[in-house]
Parts: sequence; C-alpha cells; structure tokens
Amino acid sequence: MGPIDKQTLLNTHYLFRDLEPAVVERIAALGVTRGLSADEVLFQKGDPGDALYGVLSGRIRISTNTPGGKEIIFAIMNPGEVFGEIALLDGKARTADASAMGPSKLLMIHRRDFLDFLEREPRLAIHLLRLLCARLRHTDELVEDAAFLALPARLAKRLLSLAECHGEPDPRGVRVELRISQNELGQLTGTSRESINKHLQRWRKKGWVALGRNRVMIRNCEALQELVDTELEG
Amino acid sequence: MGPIDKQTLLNTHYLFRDLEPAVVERIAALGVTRGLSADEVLFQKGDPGDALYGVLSGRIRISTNTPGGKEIIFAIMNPGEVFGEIALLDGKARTADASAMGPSKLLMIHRRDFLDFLEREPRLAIHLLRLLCARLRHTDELVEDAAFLALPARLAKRLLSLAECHGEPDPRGVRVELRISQNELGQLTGTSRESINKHLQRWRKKGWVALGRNRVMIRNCEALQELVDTELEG
DNA sequence: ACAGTTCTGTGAAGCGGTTCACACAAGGAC
DNA sequence: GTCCTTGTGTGAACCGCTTCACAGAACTGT
Repeated sequence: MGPIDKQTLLNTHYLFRDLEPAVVERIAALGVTRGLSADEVLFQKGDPGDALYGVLSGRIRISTNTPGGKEIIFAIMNPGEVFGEIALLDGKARTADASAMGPSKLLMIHRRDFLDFLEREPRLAIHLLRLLCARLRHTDELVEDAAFLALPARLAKRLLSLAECHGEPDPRGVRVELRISQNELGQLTGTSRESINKHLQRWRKKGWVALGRNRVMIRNCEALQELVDTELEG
Repeated sequence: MGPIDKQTLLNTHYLFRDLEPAVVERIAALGVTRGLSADEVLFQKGDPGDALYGVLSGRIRISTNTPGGKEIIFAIMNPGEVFGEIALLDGKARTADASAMGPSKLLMIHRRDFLDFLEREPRLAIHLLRLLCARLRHTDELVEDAAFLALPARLAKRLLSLAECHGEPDPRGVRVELRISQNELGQLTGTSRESINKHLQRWRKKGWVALGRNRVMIRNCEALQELVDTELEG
C-alpha cells in the first residue's frame, strides 16, 4: 500500500466516495496535510479530540499503554484509512494514542470545520454511521478472539490479517512479507515478545514462515488459516 | 432497575430524548412490544438485522459461543437500554446472539420503518452517532481490560460495573446485591467458573463480598476499586 | 571501522488459570 | 415430602504464558 494523495483518499474512502464531486471538493478545501516523522506522537489518550485524520502515506499506530509499561496496539492504519472519529464526534477524550510507525503524511480536518460540514450535509452522517459500524464489528471481533483463541491461533489470525492490508507479495517466497517486529506482534496479540518468538520458531521449522529482523514472511497461508479454524471448533 | 413503559423509554433514552414531542410520538407509533420468556432467543449471530430493540422489562444477554461450547457475554441490557443497532444500520449479519435472562418485554422497531424515519429525520442520525461512539468506547475498554488486567482486577471491575447498573441497595448489607451466577461471571470475564469461585471465596474471607446461590453482595466497594487501580499502576 | 542500540533466539523457574473429579447445598416439579 | 436439576465449593494435576537472564546478530550513527 504505497503513498496516495489527498484527492485519491477522498475519492476512494467510503466515508467520502459517494458524495457529489462538488461536495468532495469542499471537503478537500477543509483538509490540511500534516507530516509526521518516525515515532512522532499525533495525540494521546485523554487529549481532546479536535480533528479527524486520513492517512496519505506511512503507517499510524493506534495504541495504549499502562503506567506499568505494558502496551497494546489496537490497530495499524494504512494509506487510505481514516481514524480519530470517536473523540471527534462525541467531543470527549481520545480513547487511545496515535503515533507514526515511520515518516508519515496525514490529511487533517479540524473538528469545527467537520461538524459545520456535517450539519449542512446530512448524508455524510449516514456514511459516518457505516464507518462506526465497521469499527464496532472489528472491535467486537477482537474481544471474541481474546476470549476464544489461544495464542497460536490469535497470532496466526493477526499475521493473516496483516498480510491482507500490509503485505507485499514476494518474488522468491511463496507468499507475503510483513514488516513488523516480534515485539509489536506481542503488543498486537496481548502477549510477550518471547512467546511470540517461540511460536514463530515452531512455524519456521515447519516451513510455514520465514523470519528476519523486523520481518515475517508467510510461506503457507493455508496452514495458518487451518490453525485458526480448528481452534474455533475444538 | 424496574420495568418501564414505552413512553418512558422513548422520553428517557438519549437516542430519542432530545427530539420534539411530535417526533417521539411518531416513533412510538412505529414500535411494537414483544414479550420473551426466560432463556428465549431473540436473534442469533449471523441472522439478518431486521429490527432495533429497547428493553422495557427484564434483562437481555448479548453473547456469543463457539462450536466447542465456550460462551462469552458481551453485555447485559437493562430496562431503558437500546440494542441491535449495528446490524440494523449496515444491513449485515448480527454480530452476536441476544436472549432473555428472564421474562422480558421489548420495544421493537422494524428496520424498514426505522430507516424511512432516519431519512426524514436527519437529527436522529446525530443521536445514533453518539450511541455508536458510546458502544465503541465501551468495547475498546473491554479489549484494554483483557490485555492489561489480570483476572482478579477484571472480576472486581465487572462486579462494580454490574453494581452500578443492576444492583439493588441492600438493607442489611453495606452495599449492593447482584443476581448473577458464578458461571455467568466467568463468561463475562472470559474465564472458568472455578477460577471465579476461588477469587470470590478469597474476598468473602476478607469480608469484601457475601455469596449466595445466584447472588453476589458487595460489602466493600472501595476495596474492589482499589484492587483495580493498583493493578493498572503496578 | 567501531561503539551503541535494537532486535532475535533460547533456557530455566514460577505462577495462574484450566480441566477433571467429586461432594454438597438449594430450589423446583410432582 | 422426595427426586432432580442447577449452582457452589474445593483439591490435584497439568499446561502455557510470564519473567528473568543472557548471548548473539543486525542495523545506526559518527
């Protein structure tokens, strides 16, 4: 998923896409772009939600951490995706931190502008409802997974879903290459780095994955998928 | 939280409350009431979402289960609460099962009627956005809790939140009485009945709770709250 | 090229929750 | 009342994840 421009984001994302060109034009006028360097923090849990963001390039980590030093990653937002809508809409505090995983560029629409616009364009509300429903379905699934799946299945599922969004097909390997550290995989699945490593090693010995620094290459999607499926039945 | 009537639900719930009386009147005309006997299933995960529900009396369990026989409870809906909006809005499958925990009465608004209404009443969309934001915040918190809190803290937190919504102040006891089985507490926290029992016993010996068949009485809210807080720091 | 940092790989020890097994209590049906 | 079902209380064995500890590999900065 390479970098995209403002127009592409607005024309592609389903939050905006079905609106008339004139309307999209006006939204484009509201948005300003903002750059972030690697690991720069965009906002933190508790901040007032004063803007909506769309990813133009890079990747944004949506996460939270405890005073005790633990961290979980809720989601990784790719170019073309929109985030930050909850706090924007209800005016309360942000529910999580957002920070850049690498140099990134965002489209930023300020709260006041957006709400003004929403009031004059009721059809946009319908789109927002759809966006929130999609989010809710996704988060519900996370809760289910945490309750139903043991670590191996959870990890397999995460890898497969990362492969869909972030993966680049590899010429040599059978399948998909992911750029992510084992530490981050731990935060995505709610476990320790060491446990992640032990499972990945097991899979490497079976030939299902290949490993490198900040890299996981999936060589056998079917095997991982089956691991998830059998866990749900047994 | 005792039984309420249709008018009270519509006038109280924030999804409807701020609308003009004439509008509320018309919504009331759309809704039909539906009774459920104990353990009757209202809908199941995967069903098409053809209606929105409000609880008039009783309690509705929102849950999912695996073929393997495990079950988790996402939420327990009390009189005055509204549910079933996700599948209703995006037209996809229901994300969970809904069933009555005891004899219950619901207000039911059919999808077609609701969507017609939504189109003619754009202000309702804003209210729905708020409802979905609240849901999203709640579910996000569940994910966080699953990742950050060990069982004792998770259980304590659940008990306290149940106490807020479902609890009836007890004349003898210092605090609040809950009608829930240890099995259900297990499903709410994602653990086994036995583990729940062992922690409750520990707390009983400390005088924090009193136990009975299908009953938990909280005698010391502060102690439980502190348990949650210290876990988040350490 | 060298030092420092950040990841990966691995083992040992411990703990917490699961599962299994069973006794007992409390209501409900009749 | 008496059975039957449903929920509670409890211990033993087991298994998986965590934590701690450390070694080595791979990239970064200068």
